[in-house]
Amino acid sequence: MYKENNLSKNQQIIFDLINKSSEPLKAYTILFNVQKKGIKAPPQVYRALDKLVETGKIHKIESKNAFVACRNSGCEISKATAFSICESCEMVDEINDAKLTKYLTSFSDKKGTKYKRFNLEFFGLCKKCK
Amino acid sequence: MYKENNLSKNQQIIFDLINKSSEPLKAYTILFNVQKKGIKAPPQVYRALDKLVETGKIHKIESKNAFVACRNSGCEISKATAFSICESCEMVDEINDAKLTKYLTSFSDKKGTKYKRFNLEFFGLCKKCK
DNA sequence: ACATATATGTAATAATATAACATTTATAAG
DNA sequence: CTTATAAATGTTATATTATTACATATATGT
Repeated sequence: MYKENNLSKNQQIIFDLINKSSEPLKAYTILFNVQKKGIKAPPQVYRALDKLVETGKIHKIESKNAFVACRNSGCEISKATAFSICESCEMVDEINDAKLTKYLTSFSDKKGTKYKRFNLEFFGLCKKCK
Repeated sequence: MYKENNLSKNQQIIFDLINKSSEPLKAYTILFNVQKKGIKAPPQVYRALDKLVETGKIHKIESKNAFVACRNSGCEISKATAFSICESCEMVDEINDAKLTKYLTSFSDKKGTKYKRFNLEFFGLCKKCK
């Protein structure tokens, strides 16, 4: 018998919180929100976040030090991520565009090197803020 | 009369250090290295870094919280940045590829939104580490 | 039921970044 | 030149983000 749900207790609690959120959550915001569930210290949060990132359930928005749930069913272990970030309301949307992914994974630099893994962050105004 | 060199004293000291470095420098590494020049406290470093980023003289590598000098003479005020980052030796190279920039600045998401500003970080192995 | 890997709990601390406020220096306009 | 204004600096304190280290517990495979 094998597990259907491969998330541990803390991982599940933290994933649920991020997954319900409409905006990226920061580690200490997460901590404050899960203390009632018994997760009391930063390492517990960071370990769960690390694992969730590693398995592609969530992504880190590097420019904001914040985390969003993966909205792209295709990237179980995600190496190729793209996001649009509103400079006004801070909203973040994951971009799932096969052509873009293909273009970037097949991109080759001046030395002829190709890259399987990338992170792309677009900045602009979302529809609401325009 | 107008200034040839538009950098202030602290900005110049910090830019010179970053510009000479073969690898990305972190804010506190910079701080330790400029203390002998009279820059003693974090805010002095962060303010200079902010200004240098704003004017495109340096870029922040978001995934590393570190800074590199701009190697792209074209981006005085840089909004469209791309880097290759070696996962082994941590080396970072700025990518200056007109076609890539054009592709990304003309990219339009599912809602039809285009983005003038972006930051792209590629991860892989550099030639030395392969 | 044993070995091993994975996850948890906890305290302390390291690393990264900003707030607030006083002062000084540069720049532009009268 | 001198006055107003913006930009930069110096300094102390503190906020925010992240990791180390170590003890314990739970899950997984043989």
